[in-house]
Amino acid sequence: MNLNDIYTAAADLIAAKIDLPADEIRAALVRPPQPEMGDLGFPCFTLAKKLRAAPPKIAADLAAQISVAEPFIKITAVGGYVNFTLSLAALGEVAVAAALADDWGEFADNGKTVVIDFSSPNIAKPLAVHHIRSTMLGAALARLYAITGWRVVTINHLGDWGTNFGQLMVAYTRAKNSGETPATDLDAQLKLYLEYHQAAETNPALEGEARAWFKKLEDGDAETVKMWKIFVDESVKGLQKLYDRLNVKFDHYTGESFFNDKMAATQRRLQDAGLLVKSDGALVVELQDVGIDAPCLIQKTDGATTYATRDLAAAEYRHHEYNFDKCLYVVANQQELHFRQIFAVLKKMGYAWADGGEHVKFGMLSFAAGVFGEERATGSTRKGQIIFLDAVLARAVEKAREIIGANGRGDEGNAAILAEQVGVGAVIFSEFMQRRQKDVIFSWDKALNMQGDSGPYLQYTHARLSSLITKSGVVVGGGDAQLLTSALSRAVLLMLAEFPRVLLGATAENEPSRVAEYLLELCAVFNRLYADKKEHQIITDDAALTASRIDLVAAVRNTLRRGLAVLGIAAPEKM
RNA sequence: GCGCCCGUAGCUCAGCCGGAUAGAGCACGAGAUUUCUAAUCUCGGUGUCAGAGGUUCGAAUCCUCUCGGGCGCGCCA
Repeated sequence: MNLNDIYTAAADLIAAKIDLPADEIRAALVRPPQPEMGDLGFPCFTLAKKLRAAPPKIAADLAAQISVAEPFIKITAVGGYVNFTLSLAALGEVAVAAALADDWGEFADNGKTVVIDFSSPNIAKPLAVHHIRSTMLGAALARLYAITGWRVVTINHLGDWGTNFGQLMVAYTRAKNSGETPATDLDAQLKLYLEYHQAAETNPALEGEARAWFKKLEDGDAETVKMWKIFVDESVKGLQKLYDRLNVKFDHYTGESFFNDKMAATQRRLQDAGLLVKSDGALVVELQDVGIDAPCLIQKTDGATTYATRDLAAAEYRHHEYNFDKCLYVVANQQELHFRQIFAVLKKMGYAWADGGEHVKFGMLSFAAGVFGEERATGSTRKGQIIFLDAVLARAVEKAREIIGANGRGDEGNAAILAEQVGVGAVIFSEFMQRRQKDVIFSWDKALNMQGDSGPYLQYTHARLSSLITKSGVVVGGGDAQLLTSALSRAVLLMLAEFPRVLLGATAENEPSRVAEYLLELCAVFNRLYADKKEHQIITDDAALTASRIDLVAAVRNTLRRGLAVLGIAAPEKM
């Protein structure tokens, strides 16, 4: 039994008494604002006209007619609502038992596949703070879909093709010509990139050189391709180090270059479908008939392909290869038009599966006043307004270490590991502090926050509960939820029962921040209970009571651990 | 000009497929530790829910318009 079954049970009870479909009643059920009112409520207002009676009267009549039985122990009318109160036995089953078993009975394999394209940075530059958005959002979505029964394929669509490689080669050969043997790792690539831009400012001829290098690459010149490959491999190696710290994994690193040999066929199919139209010497697909004014550019006047062509080829490839039901693109708001165009063109090509394409867009990141000068800054790399992600992690880890030192609780051997978990956890959590569509203003205070609503707050609660369980010496699973009679325990039980619904909702909306929000609330409710030592001392002389309370603690702990895992945040046992 | 996103407490944000008195964190002030981790907990809020209309028994939530902010609208990806 889970919470959904309970909703259904309540709806069925009402459906038996009035002429309304049970699923309609079920959808109307709400949570009463006050716990004393009950756990579930059915509003009777819509029935007023039909039954020609006042809602409170309807509610009272209904409540009187329905006989109370498990899973409910009380059904009462409050104003225009019929409210249901759950039995502790039922709550114990849907909340504690499910969490202890780590199985809410709702996440069976659904036989569907979702492809998630996220992070997708350009090579030759380390990840900057703004990359945290797509990266953590995508990684959390991958875990959410996996938990809720999907087969998940994660893809890093690296920006590994373009004139920026030419720029790299210009700087590389210049360094070589002056007698150096330049390194090629990711940090070295950044240095080369910066050197190029510095040199290009006074020497515009370098731009032509860069283009020439890229042309050589496109033409397949063996030496150039070899160098390109080295830069790509080194970039991926460098990126991977950071991904590992963030608990991010990709099934495939099929970047832009991967589709070079696949675009001609795509363009041919567009041609065969009669979709290509000449416009100012370029080839486009007109989309006005489907409500998009801007045409989709397929081929430039110089005959070169565009990123739209590449994304079309990639979509075809992904569908062919993975037969997805959904294909998510975790990419910033700016690309909204682009993806609408891509999906529309795919549709015109006759692909019904194009409906599975979804742009999971998110707001822009800018910098709070004070990060770069007095004004708010957009983060122009050219103006030197860039903060690398590993620099943020480094500061967070350092701050965590200071706090661990000050608390004097960290056990010596693990202090470094703990600082890493907490520091990184704080940074990751800051990404989930708002709905993804909101623009984010980066500030060091927010990114490094370890108090109040924060990753470390959740980790701290988890650690406290873990050591409580250990300290109790009780074997988890031997309690009886019916002994958890206080209002606070009940609030915790209800929160626990919500967990699977939260995961499902977060997945349906592609909104991992829902999980973060839920975990904060779960901890807030539990910590209130925990702090009330007079009434809720966990470890007591009463063995049965202690066992029951430890079960509750373990249920919260397991739920927290699971939720943190979804977000990619470590759950330390001690801190 | 057209399109998308955002506008809720001093700040950062939840609540938005309509429901019972609009909620958190931060900041600020006061308090809690002889007993399970104080990265914690408790108490302290007179908010034009940007504004105006509309739909509804009921609107922060849905519709229309206006204002403000961000982003985008073919040869960069």
